[in-house]
Amino acid sequence: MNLISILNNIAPLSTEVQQEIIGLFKKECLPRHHLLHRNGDLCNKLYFVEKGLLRIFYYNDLGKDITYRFQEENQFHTVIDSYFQQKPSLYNVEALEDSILYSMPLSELDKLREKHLSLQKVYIFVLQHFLLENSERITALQFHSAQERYNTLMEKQPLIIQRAPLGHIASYLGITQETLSRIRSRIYS
Amino acid sequence: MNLISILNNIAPLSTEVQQEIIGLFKKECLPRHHLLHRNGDLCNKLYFVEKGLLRIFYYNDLGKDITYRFQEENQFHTVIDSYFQQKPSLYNVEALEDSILYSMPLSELDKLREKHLSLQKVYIFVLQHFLLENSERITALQFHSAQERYNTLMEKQPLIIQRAPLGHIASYLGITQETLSRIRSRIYS
DNA sequence: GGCTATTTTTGACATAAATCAAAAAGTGCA
DNA sequence: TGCACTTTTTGATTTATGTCAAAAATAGCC
Repeated sequence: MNLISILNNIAPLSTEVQQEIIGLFKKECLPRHHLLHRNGDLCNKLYFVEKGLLRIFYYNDLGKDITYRFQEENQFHTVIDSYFQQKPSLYNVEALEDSILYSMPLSELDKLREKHLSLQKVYIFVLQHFLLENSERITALQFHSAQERYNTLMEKQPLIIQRAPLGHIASYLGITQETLSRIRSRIYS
Repeated sequence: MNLISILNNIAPLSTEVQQEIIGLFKKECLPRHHLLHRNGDLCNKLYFVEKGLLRIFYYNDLGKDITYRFQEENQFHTVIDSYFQQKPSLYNVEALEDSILYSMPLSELDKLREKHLSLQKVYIFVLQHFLLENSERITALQFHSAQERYNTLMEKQPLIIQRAPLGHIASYLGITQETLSRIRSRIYS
Protein backbone atom coordinates (compact mmCIF):
# COMPACT_ATOMS: atom_id res chain seq x y z
CA MET A 1 0.00 0.00 0.00
CA ASN A 2 0.98 3.51 -0.80
CA LEU A 3 -0.37 4.40 2.59
CA ILE A 4 2.53 2.84 4.45
CA SER A 5 5.19 4.68 2.53
CA ILE A 6 3.40 7.95 3.15
CA LEU A 7 3.22 7.27 6.87
CA ASN A 8 6.83 6.22 6.88
CA ASN A 9 7.82 9.46 5.28
CA ILE A 10 6.22 11.43 8.06
CA ALA A 11 7.68 9.39 10.90
CA PRO A 12 9.59 6.13 10.53
CA LEU A 13 7.54 3.15 11.62
CA SER A 14 8.79 -0.20 12.84
CA THR A 15 7.89 -3.24 10.72
CA GLU A 16 5.70 -4.39 13.56
CA VAL A 17 3.67 -1.18 13.55
CA GLN A 18 3.43 -1.29 9.78
CA GLN A 19 2.04 -4.82 9.91
CA GLU A 20 -0.45 -3.84 12.54
CA ILE A 21 -1.69 -0.92 10.47
CA ILE A 22 -2.02 -3.01 7.35
CA GLY A 23 -4.04 -5.51 9.34
CA LEU A 24 -6.47 -2.87 10.49
CA PHE A 25 -7.16 -1.01 7.28
CA LYS A 26 -9.89 -2.51 5.17
CA LYS A 27 -10.16 -1.87 1.47
CA GLU A 28 -13.42 -0.29 0.32
CA CYS A 29 -14.40 0.22 -3.29
CA LEU A 30 -17.08 2.80 -3.71
CA PRO A 31 -18.97 3.73 -6.85
CA ARG A 32 -19.30 7.30 -8.02
CA HIS A 33 -21.94 9.26 -6.10
CA HIS A 34 -21.83 6.93 -3.13
CA LEU A 35 -22.57 8.78 0.11
CA LEU A 36 -20.09 7.57 2.74
CA HIS A 37 -21.34 9.77 5.50
CA ARG A 38 -24.55 11.65 6.13
CA ASN A 39 -24.93 14.71 8.33
CA GLY A 40 -26.38 13.95 11.71
CA ASP A 41 -24.43 10.70 11.90
CA LEU A 42 -21.40 10.02 14.00
CA CYS A 43 -18.36 9.31 11.92
CA ASN A 44 -16.51 6.27 13.15
CA LYS A 45 -13.91 5.67 10.48
CA LEU A 46 -10.63 7.02 9.35
CA TYR A 47 -10.16 6.87 5.60
CA PHE A 48 -7.21 6.96 3.31
CA VAL A 49 -7.96 7.81 -0.31
CA GLU A 50 -5.99 5.42 -2.49
CA LYS A 51 -7.78 6.28 -5.71
CA GLY A 52 -10.66 8.62 -6.49
CA LEU A 53 -12.01 11.79 -5.00
CA LEU A 54 -14.12 12.63 -1.97
CA ARG A 55 -16.19 15.74 -1.43
CA ILE A 56 -17.11 16.97 2.05
CA PHE A 57 -20.14 19.24 2.01
CA TYR A 58 -22.91 20.63 4.16
CA TYR A 59 -26.29 22.21 3.70
CA ASN A 60 -26.55 25.82 4.80
CA ASP A 61 -29.60 27.51 6.39
CA LEU A 62 -31.20 27.84 2.98
CA GLY A 63 -30.64 24.19 2.23
CA LYS A 64 -27.98 24.99 -0.32
CA ASP A 65 -25.26 22.39 -0.80
CA ILE A 66 -21.87 23.90 0.06
CA THR A 67 -18.56 22.14 -0.53
CA TYR A 68 -16.28 22.34 2.47
CA ARG A 69 -13.35 20.57 0.84
CA PHE A 70 -12.15 17.99 -1.64
CA GLN A 71 -10.05 15.04 -0.60
CA GLU A 72 -7.81 13.76 -3.33
CA GLU A 73 -5.55 10.71 -3.64
CA ASN A 74 -3.10 9.97 -0.84
CA GLN A 75 -4.92 12.05 1.71
CA PHE A 76 -6.40 11.00 5.00
CA HIS A 77 -9.96 11.78 5.69
CA THR A 78 -12.30 11.81 8.60
CA VAL A 79 -15.21 13.98 9.61
CA ILE A 80 -13.51 16.26 12.06
CA ASP A 81 -16.44 17.81 13.87
CA SER A 82 -17.80 14.39 14.67
CA TYR A 83 -14.48 12.77 15.59
CA PHE A 84 -13.02 15.61 17.65
CA GLN A 85 -16.20 16.30 19.55
CA GLN A 86 -17.91 12.92 19.44
CA LYS A 87 -21.10 14.42 18.18
CA PRO A 88 -23.29 14.14 15.10
CA SER A 89 -21.71 15.79 12.15
CA LEU A 90 -22.74 18.80 10.13
CA TYR A 91 -21.08 17.32 7.08
CA ASN A 92 -21.86 14.86 4.32
CA VAL A 93 -19.22 13.00 2.38
CA GLU A 94 -19.59 11.57 -1.09
CA ALA A 95 -17.36 9.93 -3.65
CA LEU A 96 -17.21 12.09 -6.75
CA GLU A 97 -15.62 9.28 -8.72
CA ASP A 98 -15.36 5.52 -8.39
CA SER A 99 -12.96 5.37 -5.48
CA ILE A 100 -10.74 2.98 -3.61
CA LEU A 101 -10.39 3.79 0.05
CA TYR A 102 -8.77 2.13 3.02
CA SER A 103 -10.72 2.52 6.20
CA MET A 104 -10.09 1.83 9.86
CA PRO A 105 -12.41 2.32 12.83
CA LEU A 106 -11.55 5.50 14.70
CA SER A 107 -11.58 3.48 17.91
CA GLU A 108 -8.67 1.50 16.49
CA LEU A 109 -6.90 4.65 15.52
CA ASP A 110 -7.22 5.89 19.08
CA LYS A 111 -5.76 2.66 20.41
CA LEU A 112 -2.90 2.69 17.93
CA ARG A 113 -2.03 6.26 18.84
CA GLU A 114 -1.99 5.33 22.52
CA LYS A 115 0.24 2.38 21.85
CA HIS A 116 2.73 3.75 19.36
CA LEU A 117 4.39 7.09 19.85
CA SER A 118 5.40 7.10 16.21
CA LEU A 119 1.75 7.05 15.13
CA GLN A 120 0.85 9.80 17.54
CA LYS A 121 3.49 11.84 15.73
CA VAL A 122 2.05 11.04 12.36
CA TYR A 123 -1.34 12.09 13.63
CA ILE A 124 0.04 15.40 14.85
CA PHE A 125 1.72 15.95 11.53
CA VAL A 126 -1.54 15.46 9.69
CA LEU A 127 -3.39 17.81 12.03
CA GLN A 128 -0.75 20.47 11.57
CA HIS A 129 -0.91 20.06 7.84
CA PHE A 130 -4.65 20.62 7.76
CA LEU A 131 -4.34 23.55 10.12
CA LEU A 132 -1.88 25.28 7.83
CA GLU A 133 -4.03 24.57 4.83
CA ASN A 134 -7.07 25.99 6.58
CA SER A 135 -5.29 29.13 7.59
CA GLU A 136 -4.28 29.74 4.00
CA ARG A 137 -7.87 29.29 3.01
CA ILE A 138 -9.03 31.79 5.59
CA THR A 139 -6.52 34.28 4.25
CA ALA A 140 -7.80 33.74 0.74
CA LEU A 141 -11.43 34.10 1.73
CA GLN A 142 -10.69 37.19 3.78
CA PHE A 143 -9.52 39.40 0.98
CA HIS A 144 -8.77 37.67 -2.28
CA SER A 145 -11.13 38.20 -5.19
CA ALA A 146 -13.06 35.34 -6.75
CA GLN A 147 -10.58 35.31 -9.61
CA GLU A 148 -7.63 35.10 -7.25
CA ARG A 149 -9.18 32.28 -5.27
CA TYR A 150 -9.79 30.42 -8.50
CA ASN A 151 -6.18 30.93 -9.53
CA THR A 152 -4.99 29.59 -6.19
CA LEU A 153 -7.13 26.50 -6.57
CA MET A 154 -5.73 25.98 -10.07
CA GLU A 155 -2.25 25.99 -8.57
CA LYS A 156 -2.97 23.78 -5.57
CA GLN A 157 -5.41 21.27 -6.96
CA PRO A 158 -5.37 21.74 -10.74
CA LEU A 159 -7.10 18.46 -11.43
CA ILE A 160 -10.16 19.36 -9.39
CA ILE A 161 -11.31 21.57 -12.24
CA GLN A 162 -11.70 18.55 -14.46
CA ARG A 163 -12.84 16.13 -11.82
CA ALA A 164 -15.57 18.00 -9.98
CA PRO A 165 -18.66 19.72 -11.35
CA LEU A 166 -18.65 23.48 -11.55
CA GLY A 167 -21.23 24.01 -8.81
CA HIS A 168 -19.18 22.08 -6.27
CA ILE A 169 -16.07 24.04 -7.07
CA ALA A 170 -17.92 27.33 -6.95
CA SER A 171 -19.29 26.76 -3.47
CA TYR A 172 -15.85 25.60 -2.32
CA LEU A 173 -14.51 28.95 -3.48
CA GLY A 174 -17.37 30.80 -1.85
CA ILE A 175 -18.91 32.05 -5.08
CA THR A 176 -21.87 31.16 -7.27
CA GLN A 177 -21.67 28.83 -10.17
CA GLU A 178 -22.48 31.62 -12.61
CA THR A 179 -19.59 33.72 -11.36
CA LEU A 180 -17.22 30.77 -11.69
CA SER A 181 -18.42 30.12 -15.20
CA ARG A 182 -17.73 33.75 -16.11
CA ILE A 183 -14.29 33.61 -14.52
CA ARG A 184 -13.44 30.61 -16.64
CA SER A 185 -14.57 32.35 -19.80
CA ARG A 186 -12.48 35.40 -18.87
CA ILE A 187 -15.27 37.96 -18.79
CA TYR A 188 -13.47 39.07 -15.69
CA SER A 189 -9.81 39.65 -16.58
CA MET B 1 -1.13 29.51 37.53
CA ASN B 2 -4.40 29.20 35.72
CA LEU B 3 -2.44 27.48 33.01
CA ILE B 4 -2.00 24.29 35.00
CA SER B 5 -5.66 23.86 35.76
CA ILE B 6 -6.50 24.35 32.11
CA LEU B 7 -3.99 21.71 31.07
CA ASN B 8 -5.25 19.40 33.75
CA ASN B 9 -8.75 19.75 32.47
CA ILE B 10 -7.71 18.58 29.05
CA ALA B 11 -5.67 15.60 30.24
CA PRO B 12 -4.77 14.88 33.86
CA LEU B 13 -1.11 15.58 34.59
CA SER B 14 1.04 14.06 37.28
CA THR B 15 2.40 16.43 39.92
CA GLU B 16 5.84 15.80 38.52
CA VAL B 17 4.82 16.93 35.05
CA GLN B 18 3.04 19.94 36.49
CA GLN B 19 6.17 20.98 38.35
CA GLU B 20 8.28 20.55 35.27
CA ILE B 21 5.94 22.75 33.24
CA ILE B 22 5.84 25.46 35.87
CA GLY B 23 9.61 25.44 35.91
CA LEU B 24 9.82 25.98 32.17
CA PHE B 25 7.28 28.74 31.67
CA LYS B 26 8.62 32.23 32.18
CA LYS B 27 6.38 35.14 32.99
CA GLU B 28 6.49 38.03 30.53
CA CYS B 29 4.79 41.35 31.06
CA LEU B 30 4.34 43.26 27.86
CA PRO B 31 3.10 46.79 27.39
CA ARG B 32 0.31 47.63 24.98
CA HIS B 33 1.48 47.81 21.37
CA HIS B 34 4.51 45.66 22.02
CA LEU B 35 5.42 43.58 18.97
CA LEU B 36 6.24 40.06 20.16
CA HIS B 37 6.94 38.66 16.75
CA ARG B 38 7.79 40.16 13.41
CA ASN B 39 7.15 38.57 10.03
CA GLY B 40 10.22 37.00 8.52
CA ASP B 41 11.40 35.81 11.91
CA LEU B 42 11.33 32.28 13.21
CA CYS B 43 9.03 31.91 16.17
CA ASN B 44 10.67 29.97 18.95
CA LYS B 45 8.24 30.31 21.81
CA LEU B 46 4.98 28.92 22.96
CA TYR B 47 2.84 31.45 24.81
CA PHE B 48 -0.02 31.24 27.18
CA VAL B 49 -2.09 34.39 27.57
CA GLU B 50 -2.75 34.91 31.26
CA LYS B 51 -4.05 38.45 30.91
CA GLY B 52 -4.43 40.76 27.95
CA LEU B 53 -4.98 40.32 24.27
CA LEU B 54 -2.79 39.37 21.33
CA ARG B 55 -3.40 40.10 17.69
CA ILE B 56 -1.89 38.00 14.91
CA PHE B 57 -1.75 39.87 11.62
CA TYR B 58 -0.02 39.96 8.28
CA TYR B 59 0.53 42.41 5.46
CA ASN B 60 -1.10 41.52 2.17
CA ASP B 61 0.28 42.20 -1.33
CA LEU B 62 -0.87 45.80 -1.09
CA GLY B 63 0.82 46.23 2.26
CA LYS B 64 -2.51 46.36 4.06
CA ASP B 65 -2.54 45.11 7.62
CA ILE B 66 -4.91 42.14 7.94
CA THR B 67 -5.84 40.55 11.25
CA TYR B 68 -5.61 36.78 11.13
CA ARG B 69 -6.91 36.21 14.65
CA PHE B 70 -7.18 37.47 18.20
CA GLN B 71 -5.84 35.50 21.13
CA GLU B 72 -7.66 36.19 24.35
CA GLU B 73 -7.05 35.14 27.95
CA ASN B 74 -6.42 31.46 28.71
CA GLN B 75 -5.45 30.60 25.19
CA PHE B 76 -2.23 29.17 23.91
CA HIS B 77 -0.43 30.93 21.16
CA THR B 78 2.35 30.28 18.78
CA VAL B 79 3.04 31.27 15.21
CA ILE B 80 1.93 28.16 13.42
CA ASP B 81 3.45 28.61 10.00
CA SER B 82 6.85 29.12 11.54
CA TYR B 83 6.59 26.36 14.15
CA PHE B 84 5.05 23.68 11.98
CA GLN B 85 7.32 24.27 9.04
CA GLN B 86 10.38 25.70 10.73
CA LYS B 87 10.48 28.64 8.41
CA PRO B 88 10.22 32.43 8.66
CA SER B 89 6.72 33.49 9.43
CA LEU B 90 4.25 35.49 7.41
CA TYR B 91 2.69 36.79 10.59
CA ASN B 92 3.25 39.54 13.11
CA VAL B 93 2.03 39.40 16.66
CA GLU B 94 1.33 42.34 18.89
CA ALA B 95 -0.16 42.93 22.32
CA LEU B 96 -3.29 45.03 21.98
CA GLU B 97 -3.34 45.66 25.72
CA ASP B 98 -0.86 45.48 28.55
CA SER B 99 -0.51 41.72 28.78
CA ILE B 100 0.85 39.03 31.05
CA LEU B 101 2.05 35.99 29.18
CA TYR B 102 3.82 32.80 30.11
CA SER B 103 6.30 31.64 27.55
CA MET B 104 8.35 28.53 26.98
CA PRO B 105 10.86 27.79 24.21
CA LEU B 106 9.30 25.61 21.55
CA SER B 107 12.34 23.34 21.78
CA GLU B 108 11.32 22.63 25.38
CA LEU B 109 7.76 21.98 24.31
CA ASP B 110 9.02 19.44 21.81
CA LYS B 111 11.05 17.71 24.49
CA LEU B 112 8.16 17.68 26.95
CA ARG B 113 5.84 16.20 24.36
CA GLU B 114 8.37 13.45 23.63
CA LYS B 115 8.75 12.69 27.29
CA HIS B 116 5.17 12.85 28.53
CA LEU B 117 2.33 11.16 26.70
CA SER B 118 -0.14 13.27 28.66
CA LEU B 119 1.30 16.46 27.21
CA GLN B 120 1.27 15.06 23.72
CA LYS B 121 -2.46 14.57 24.27
CA VAL B 122 -2.94 18.11 25.44
CA TYR B 123 -1.11 19.29 22.37
CA ILE B 124 -3.38 17.25 20.13
CA PHE B 125 -6.40 18.62 21.89
CA VAL B 126 -5.30 22.18 21.27
CA LEU B 127 -4.58 21.46 17.60
CA GLN B 128 -7.99 19.90 17.17
CA HIS B 129 -9.61 22.85 18.86
CA PHE B 130 -7.99 25.32 16.48
CA LEU B 131 -8.83 23.13 13.52
CA LEU B 132 -12.51 23.15 14.40
CA GLU B 133 -12.45 26.86 14.98
CA ASN B 134 -10.81 27.43 11.62
CA SER B 135 -13.31 25.30 9.79
CA GLU B 136 -16.15 27.31 11.27
CA ARG B 137 -14.43 30.41 10.11
CA ILE B 138 -14.08 29.06 6.60
CA THR B 139 -17.77 28.26 6.57
CA ALA B 140 -18.58 31.78 7.68
CA LEU B 141 -16.34 33.39 5.10
CA GLN B 142 -17.65 31.15 2.35
CA PHE B 143 -21.24 32.34 2.41
CA HIS B 144 -22.21 34.41 5.40
CA SER B 145 -22.84 38.11 4.91
CA ALA B 146 -20.75 40.73 6.66
CA GLN B 147 -23.59 41.25 9.11
CA GLU B 148 -23.80 37.54 9.91
CA ARG B 149 -20.07 37.28 10.43
CA TYR B 150 -20.21 40.22 12.77
CA ASN B 151 -23.04 38.61 14.72
CA THR B 152 -21.04 35.41 15.04
CA LEU B 153 -18.06 37.29 16.37
CA MET B 154 -20.31 39.06 18.87
CA GLU B 155 -21.42 35.66 20.13
CA LYS B 156 -18.02 34.02 20.23
CA GLN B 157 -15.78 36.83 21.37
CA PRO B 158 -18.10 39.62 22.52
CA LEU B 159 -15.38 41.50 24.34
CA ILE B 160 -13.25 41.90 21.24
CA ILE B 161 -15.58 44.65 20.09
CA GLN B 162 -14.57 46.79 23.03
CA ARG B 163 -10.98 45.71 23.21
CA ALA B 164 -9.75 45.98 19.63
CA PRO B 165 -9.90 48.92 17.25
CA LEU B 166 -12.49 48.80 14.50
CA GLY B 167 -10.01 48.39 11.68
CA HIS B 168 -8.51 45.28 13.21
CA ILE B 169 -11.90 43.69 13.69
CA ALA B 170 -12.99 44.61 10.18
CA SER B 171 -10.03 42.93 8.52
CA TYR B 172 -10.52 39.89 10.76
CA LEU B 173 -14.06 39.65 9.40
CA GLY B 174 -12.87 40.19 5.85
CA ILE B 175 -14.56 43.53 5.37
CA THR B 176 -13.54 47.18 5.32
CA GLN B 177 -13.66 49.38 8.33
CA GLU B 178 -16.34 51.56 6.76
CA THR B 179 -18.62 48.59 6.24
CA LEU B 180 -18.12 47.48 9.82
CA SER B 181 -18.91 50.96 11.06
CA ARG B 182 -22.14 50.94 9.08
CA ILE B 183 -23.06 47.51 10.38
CA ARG B 184 -22.65 48.74 13.91
CA SER B 185 -24.84 51.75 13.27
CA ARG B 186 -27.50 49.49 11.79
CA ILE B 187 -27.73 51.06 8.37
CA TYR B 188 -27.80 47.45 7.33
CA SER B 189 -30.59 45.68 9.20
C1' DG C 1 -7.39 70.94 29.87
C1' DG C 2 -6.55 72.14 25.42
C1' DC C 3 -4.44 70.43 21.02
C1' DT C 4 -2.79 66.96 17.76
C1' DA C 5 -3.16 62.62 16.10
C1' DT C 6 -5.69 58.81 15.53
C1' DT C 7 -9.96 56.37 14.99
C1' DT C 8 -14.67 56.20 13.65
C1' DT C 9 -18.52 57.77 11.16
C1' DT C 10 -20.92 59.50 7.27
C1' DG C 11 -21.67 60.45 2.32
C1' DA C 12 -21.46 59.84 -2.68
C1' DC C 13 -20.26 56.85 -5.96
C1' DA C 14 -18.14 52.53 -8.19
C1' DT C 15 -17.87 47.68 -8.75
C1' DA C 16 -17.62 42.68 -7.95
C1' DA C 17 -20.48 39.32 -7.47
C1' DA C 18 -25.39 37.67 -6.60
C1' DT C 19 -29.84 36.75 -8.45
C1' DC C 20 -33.17 35.39 -11.71
C1' DA C 21 -34.10 33.56 -16.04
C1' DA C 22 -33.44 31.26 -20.16
C1' DA C 23 -30.56 29.30 -23.78
C1' DA C 24 -26.86 26.16 -24.96
C1' DA C 25 -24.02 22.33 -24.27
C1' DG C 26 -23.01 17.96 -22.44
C1' DT C 27 -24.22 13.28 -20.58
C1' DG C 28 -26.39 9.04 -19.89
C1' DC C 29 -29.17 5.62 -21.18
C1' DA C 30 -33.29 3.08 -23.49
C1' DT D 1 -29.27 7.54 -32.29
C1' DG D 2 -32.34 10.23 -30.08
C1' DC D 3 -34.42 12.08 -26.05
C1' DA D 4 -34.65 13.53 -21.24
C1' DC D 5 -31.90 15.26 -17.69
C1' DT D 6 -28.23 17.65 -15.87
C1' DT D 7 -24.65 21.01 -16.12
C1' DT D 8 -22.76 25.09 -17.97
C1' DT D 9 -23.05 29.41 -20.20
C1' DT D 10 -24.93 33.82 -21.20
C1' DG D 11 -27.77 37.99 -20.38
C1' DA D 12 -30.09 41.59 -17.74
C1' DT D 13 -30.61 43.47 -13.41
C1' DT D 14 -29.86 44.09 -8.37
C1' DT D 15 -27.33 44.34 -4.26
C1' DA D 16 -23.79 44.16 -0.87
C1' DT D 17 -19.71 45.86 -0.12
C1' DG D 18 -15.60 48.56 -1.60
C1' DT D 19 -13.38 53.03 -2.55
C1' DC D 20 -12.37 57.70 -1.89
C1' DA D 21 -13.02 61.75 0.70
C1' DA D 22 -14.15 64.54 4.41
C1' DA D 23 -16.37 65.44 8.83
C1' DA D 24 -17.00 64.03 13.59
C1' DA D 25 -15.57 61.80 17.60
C1' DT D 26 -12.15 60.00 20.63
C1' DA D 27 -7.74 59.38 22.77
C1' DG D 28 -3.10 60.49 23.97
C1' DC D 29 -0.15 63.78 25.77
C1' DC D 30 2.64 68.30 26.91
